[in-house]
Amino acid sequence: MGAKVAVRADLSRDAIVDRSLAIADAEGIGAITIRRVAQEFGVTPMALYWHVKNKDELLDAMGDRFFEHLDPVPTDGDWADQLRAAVASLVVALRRHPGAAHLAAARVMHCAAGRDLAERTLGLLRAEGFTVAQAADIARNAMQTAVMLVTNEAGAEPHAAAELRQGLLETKRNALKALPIDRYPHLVEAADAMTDCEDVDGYYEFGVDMFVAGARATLAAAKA
Amino acid sequence: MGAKVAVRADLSRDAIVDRSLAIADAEGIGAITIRRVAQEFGVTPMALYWHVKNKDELLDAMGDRFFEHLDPVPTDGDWADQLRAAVASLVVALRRHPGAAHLAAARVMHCAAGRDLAERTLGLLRAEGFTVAQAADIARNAMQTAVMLVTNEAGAEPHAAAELRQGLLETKRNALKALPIDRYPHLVEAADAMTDCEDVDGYYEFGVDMFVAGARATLAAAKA
DNA sequence: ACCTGAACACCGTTCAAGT
DNA sequence: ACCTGAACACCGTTCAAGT
Repeated sequence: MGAKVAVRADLSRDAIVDRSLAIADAEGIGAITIRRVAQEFGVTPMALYWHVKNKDELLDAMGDRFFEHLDPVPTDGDWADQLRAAVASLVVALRRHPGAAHLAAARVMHCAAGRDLAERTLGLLRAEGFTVAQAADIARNAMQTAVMLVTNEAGAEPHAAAELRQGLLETKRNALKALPIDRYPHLVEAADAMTDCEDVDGYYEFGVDMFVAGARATLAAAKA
Repeated sequence: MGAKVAVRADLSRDAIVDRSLAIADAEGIGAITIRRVAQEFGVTPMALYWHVKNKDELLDAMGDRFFEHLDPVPTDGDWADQLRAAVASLVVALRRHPGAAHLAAARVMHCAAGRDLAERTLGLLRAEGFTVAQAADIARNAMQTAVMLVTNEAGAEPHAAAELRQGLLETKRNALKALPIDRYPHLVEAADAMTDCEDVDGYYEFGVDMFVAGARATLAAAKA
């Protein structure tokens, strides 16, 4: 049914990036291939080279997309609230394309929205008394933590196709459950929780909160 | 000089994995190729298939290596100290092969040392009152945080060759320094800190401490 | 038991050529 | 301006064959 060789849609840089993001979400980043993307447009592989310089540039462009739809981060609340809001907005953006989320980290500083967010976050932290090195570490870790939370949402292999992921997780869960319970009581107990989070929003809230709590506690310790 | 086609060393599974780890560290994981590794042994690509099932299995075997040299984690101190020790020992192990560190995450549960560490960590957290879901989240994040700290040590592109990395970082730093200072004062200020941490041990200590502080503060908040 | 030769179906990319 | 055909140097992998 669904035409494998798609109806020849209009080819453009944006369309190519969109399609690539969709492929990455459905089948993992490993499925992104110049030839494969071209095929989806019913076009010859070399046609893509008119719109993107090469595959690396395509991957970069995919990473850039996340920062074009970055929600404005509210500026109210104390510094910790704002740090939380910053990470949370990154998480929201990255969750749009979990299969390509890791591409974002390399592109933050190349995107105006990314730079603005980084600048504000650094300002927040510096004003609170963190050293330059600490502020830089926290800002970079904030980005990486957001990526990590999204790509790792259910312990799924991030490069696998969406259809296979369910099966892989089940295998993983069963392996944990089959562990000798006298030696691994807690792993057996946590088998479900490690391979499937039934409260997705809670998972993200917990992850973001823990990151912010870490920053806050670190600051408090430094001041003491 | 240094023979590109190496003196034909004894081919074995262990030797193949060792070589591959060395290549990954020097040139990034992208340089790992069945044909390339074979070439280093002065052997035909198909020779490798006698020792490893395929490339995926080779990558898995590389990930397994980290858990074969995992320092025993001390059991003294309170739960937070032990959590810190667990993450720190992961960091030490991963730093041995930064170019392949990200392969470890998928292999924890397949290695006895990894399972033991996870089991103990879960036990630690459960005894303290964390829910199963929270303990599972923290344990998984602990692993991912260790990987993140190592692969992200200096903001370097993790897939680039070691020789190019220096240059890439300099380019990045210069780009930050060249930013309009009225709009991005903190990014300009932090340009050096974002692209080069001169105190490496401090970087890791800070990262691990912040993670543990986050867990501790989260627990305190839950109990309040 | 361990390795090779030849072959296959894939990649990314270039370049001249078409419209 | 935008796309194609043909070609090149790479991949991973299989399989029959060698020693």
